[in-house]
Amino acid sequence: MAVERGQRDNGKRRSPSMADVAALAGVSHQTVSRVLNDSPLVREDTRTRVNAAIRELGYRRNAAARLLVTNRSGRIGMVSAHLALYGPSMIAEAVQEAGREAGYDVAVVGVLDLTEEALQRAVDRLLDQAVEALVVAVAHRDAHHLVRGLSLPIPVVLAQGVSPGEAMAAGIDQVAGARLATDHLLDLGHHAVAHVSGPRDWTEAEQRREGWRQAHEARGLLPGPELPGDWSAASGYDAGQRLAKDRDLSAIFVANDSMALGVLRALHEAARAVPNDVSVVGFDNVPEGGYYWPALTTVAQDFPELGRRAVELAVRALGGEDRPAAELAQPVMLVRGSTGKNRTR
Amino acid sequence: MAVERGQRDNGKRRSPSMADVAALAGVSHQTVSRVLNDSPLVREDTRTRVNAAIRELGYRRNAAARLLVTNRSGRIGMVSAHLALYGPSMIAEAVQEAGREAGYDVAVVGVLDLTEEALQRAVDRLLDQAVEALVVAVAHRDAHHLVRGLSLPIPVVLAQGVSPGEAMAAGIDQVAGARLATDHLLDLGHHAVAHVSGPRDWTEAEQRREGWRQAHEARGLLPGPELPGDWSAASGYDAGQRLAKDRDLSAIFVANDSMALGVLRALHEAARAVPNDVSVVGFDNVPEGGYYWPALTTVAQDFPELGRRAVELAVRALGGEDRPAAELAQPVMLVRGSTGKNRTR
DNA sequence: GGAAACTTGTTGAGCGCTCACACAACCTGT
DNA sequence: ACAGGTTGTGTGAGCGCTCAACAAGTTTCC
Repeated sequence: MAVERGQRDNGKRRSPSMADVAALAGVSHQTVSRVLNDSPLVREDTRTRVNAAIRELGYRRNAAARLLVTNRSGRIGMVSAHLALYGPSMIAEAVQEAGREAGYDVAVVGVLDLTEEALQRAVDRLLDQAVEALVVAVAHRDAHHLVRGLSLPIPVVLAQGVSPGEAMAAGIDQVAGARLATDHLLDLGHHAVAHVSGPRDWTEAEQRREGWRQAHEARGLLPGPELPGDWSAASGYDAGQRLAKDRDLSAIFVANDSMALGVLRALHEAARAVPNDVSVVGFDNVPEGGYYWPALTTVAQDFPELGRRAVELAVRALGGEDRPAAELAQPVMLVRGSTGKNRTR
Repeated sequence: MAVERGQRDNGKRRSPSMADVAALAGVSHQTVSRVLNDSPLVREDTRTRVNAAIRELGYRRNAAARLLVTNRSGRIGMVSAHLALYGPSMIAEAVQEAGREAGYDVAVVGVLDLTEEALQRAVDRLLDQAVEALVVAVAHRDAHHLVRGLSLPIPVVLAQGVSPGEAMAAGIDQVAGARLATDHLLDLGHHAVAHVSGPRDWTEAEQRREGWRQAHEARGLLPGPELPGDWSAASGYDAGQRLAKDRDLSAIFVANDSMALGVLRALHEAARAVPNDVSVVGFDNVPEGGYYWPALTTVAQDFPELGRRAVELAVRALGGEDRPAAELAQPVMLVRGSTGKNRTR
């Protein structure tokens, strides 16, 4: 009965409107609106009657009409890149969850290549969805300038590859994380740590590299060799094969867990035992890391917290605050089987 | 200049409307609308003038107003569960990409628990976004009935855990994939294959289990032991530890790659060599699988194809076709180092 | 007992767009 | 020369909602 009315009606299968509900409940459309918006200015039995009518008709408020007049969509847009990678996908999910908790819908749009126009297209799609604020989680070096240069009419929060103290930016301290990892290895007596890095044009890769460099510098040590990767296990494997040839090498800090898996594999094939001959540390703490052989020592990031801070910044900016800032979240070390004392001599 | 106008104006910072563009171009709002909708009924120089005005004002069409009258959002909704897992996340991305290619926006909403109300909430959120069709990629056993029982006013396409011949459903033939994997092992001379399965309430887990069973039955063989897992590497590890104790066991089909990693690890710890003592096959073809030790033999699914078929079904239903159907996509075997001939005697 | 409150309701305008239609200008063909 | 296209443009209604303004009905207080 209820459903049928909305669907058939007089052959027009128009879905019921507020007027229909009002008619059925014997009130005006405005009263229905008040019930829907939880206004206190409605008598209890009127409210009950209206709610009954709503249920009977299977009425659902037309969001477009509401948006048209209120101009508030309750939606936050998110631009993301490389959603197939662990970090970015975790961030996307975290922001979505944090948004929901704060009462916002989060619409995610992924960009494939990081040209200015691709970014512009993604932003356009989100603006068409009337998002009230934007969270941009793109760690590419150029993304910062590109985004800041867009001069959008809504608040924009950066959520990846940000620097300490930056306004309208939430992030996890990558430099600190990399120092944690490198210090862990140096503390174990290794004299130099090699580094398998991420792509040079990713801010986060650059920051992890910087942390690795700083850790050596702070102790007056010279960093070990650096090999570039592309986040994939395959690139880690390639790097690992080359590093395996250096018999002096006893410690490697790899910029993410996938590449670390490749390194482990290459070392294994080269009969270099981990951790006895070589210690390896990854970054990310993927769920599988504990079951690599040996279990991977790594750096864990608090993505949910990052999501919450990003959304909080957006909400604060929406509330009129001028360019609010947040502190970077701190990663933590997770020591497992792939690291041990230096035994090279 | 252009941007400033839209932002400041006369203190109201209202964004420019069609009327503003029309006034500036010296035409009626309807002509602007025609230009925007690529109507051929506009003289070339008028069109140019209007476009110039649009650019100058930084005008952007209000999607809500348009939606309000057209009642067509150009948006497809997608309900997804367990987006942290490889398969589901690949499907989500594939549907999104296929949707974009077909000219639709895809809005994804994840559900955490698979209660009827959680599903209802997710669907409600999507309906509020005025989606024209729904793609439901939830492999839970009950999801089918739940979704079919919702009686929604828009087409609903199932995209996971579907059966051959089912209408409004796209999928990858899980039974066939599991038979492929099991047959591969039986062909190598193993007399029985053990199975580490996914959760019993996941349709796909059940289907992979069924394929494994069928492969044995077709040869008149008795299947090996079955141990339940939960898709995680940890559960695979537990199962692997138990399976390692059975010295007669020479082949294991694991329902996904993550669990297979855990199995490999457990076998390794128990000094059971892979593939010499035991062969292992996974399912999914995660990018890291080639770098496990040994490289994991697995079954690969064509997710982009699945996405395309799901969207195609939705579009066909939207075009008036009554409950269109599509064939299941076929997975393919990927033989790597973790499987070899039976050498138990 | 009546003005001043509060409570509950109604009415009407208008958000920015598209659609159906009216109309004007300009071509044909007879 | 005039009916009958074709082409380009304008007019007005209305999608479903919220917001402002206002009209009753009900209570309160001196």
